[in-house]
Amino acid sequence: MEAAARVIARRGVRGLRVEELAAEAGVSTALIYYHFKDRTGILRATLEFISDRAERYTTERDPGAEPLDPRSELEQSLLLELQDTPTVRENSTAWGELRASAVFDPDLREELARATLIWVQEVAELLGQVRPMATATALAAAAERLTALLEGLSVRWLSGGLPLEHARELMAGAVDAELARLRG
Amino acid sequence: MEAAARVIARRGVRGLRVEELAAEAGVSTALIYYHFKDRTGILRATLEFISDRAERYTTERDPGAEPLDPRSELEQSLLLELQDTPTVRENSTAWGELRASAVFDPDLREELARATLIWVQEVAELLGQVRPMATATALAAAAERLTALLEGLSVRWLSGGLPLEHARELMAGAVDAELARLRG
DNA sequence: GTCTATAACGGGATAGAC
DNA sequence: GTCTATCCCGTTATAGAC
Repeated sequence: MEAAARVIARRGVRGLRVEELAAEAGVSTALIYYHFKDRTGILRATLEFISDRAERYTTERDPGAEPLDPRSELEQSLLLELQDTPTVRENSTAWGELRASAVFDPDLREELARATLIWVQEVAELLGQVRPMATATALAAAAERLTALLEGLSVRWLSGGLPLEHARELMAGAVDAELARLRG
Repeated sequence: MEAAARVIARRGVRGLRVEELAAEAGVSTALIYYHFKDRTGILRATLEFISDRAERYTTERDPGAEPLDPRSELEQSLLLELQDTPTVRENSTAWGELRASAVFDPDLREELARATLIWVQEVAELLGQVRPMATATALAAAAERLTALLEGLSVRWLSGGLPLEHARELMAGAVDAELARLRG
């Protein structure tokens, strides 16, 4: 699965060659088919893998650090996805690709919806800790907007049209705007 | 170009078969290559085409209607892209595909950046008509967020994870939030 | 479970006539 | 400018041995 994430991040879902994946993983193509049945099977499994991995690195705080206030934790959690480190870039690229592929491949939609829901709920949860008085509906809407915006900014960054630092500023600004809106 | 937009919207950039495009346009594959050189040439031209077409349908108001106030015009212009009509769906799908492809195909980036800039400036302009006192920087940032959010919502809609009506509500809510923020 | 080898096919691109 | 015909390569997927 790590090899799959790497190859998709490097070539895209469109450019994924089972042979290249096999080489990256150090096995034969036949073995890939043995385990995943077909190309779509690979994609589905990869989607699950990166979704789990993203959840881990946005949730886990390293044990030495002092705990953050809710507001910073929210901002951190979103800005973590806009970083130029191998893992994050890999995850963002692959996520964007799988999202885009789902437009034409219904087989990916269920898994994608599941992963998206988890993410939105996690963000709504964090928003609720900053604005305890807000209604669940308002929190959910804000979370949907923030995560959708993050996806939008992410593709722009990865497609070379938006410098990372600027993307981060825009994201932080949106958090401001949404929190102000939730204050009433 | 109309045929290209249709085929990309139906199959995606990855699913675009030159033969299918030729059939859709009612010509031979050789003729496509004669005019566009290669596959990438087709994509570049299509990107320009849908960007022009989108600009037309978001800008032109039909002559019979009375003029809208700035606020409604802004909202309209953004919500026009979240509609389930053949042309809009075609444009949104193709736009998303080309954006996603640009992550791995540098040949598309220049054209994409150009088209994005025009769009962002148009939205910033509309925002400026609602909030004449806002700085150019603040208007630009809000426009970038709103357009990036629209792209994000659009893919979620097209990939089946977000009902159109809900996407429209979220978009309208973001316009609210940004305008409130620009008020100070 | 894992490999080598290969079948089978799709589709990008071009030659050359008109 | 436009066509028909075709080359040829890359890719998915499987057969069958170990």
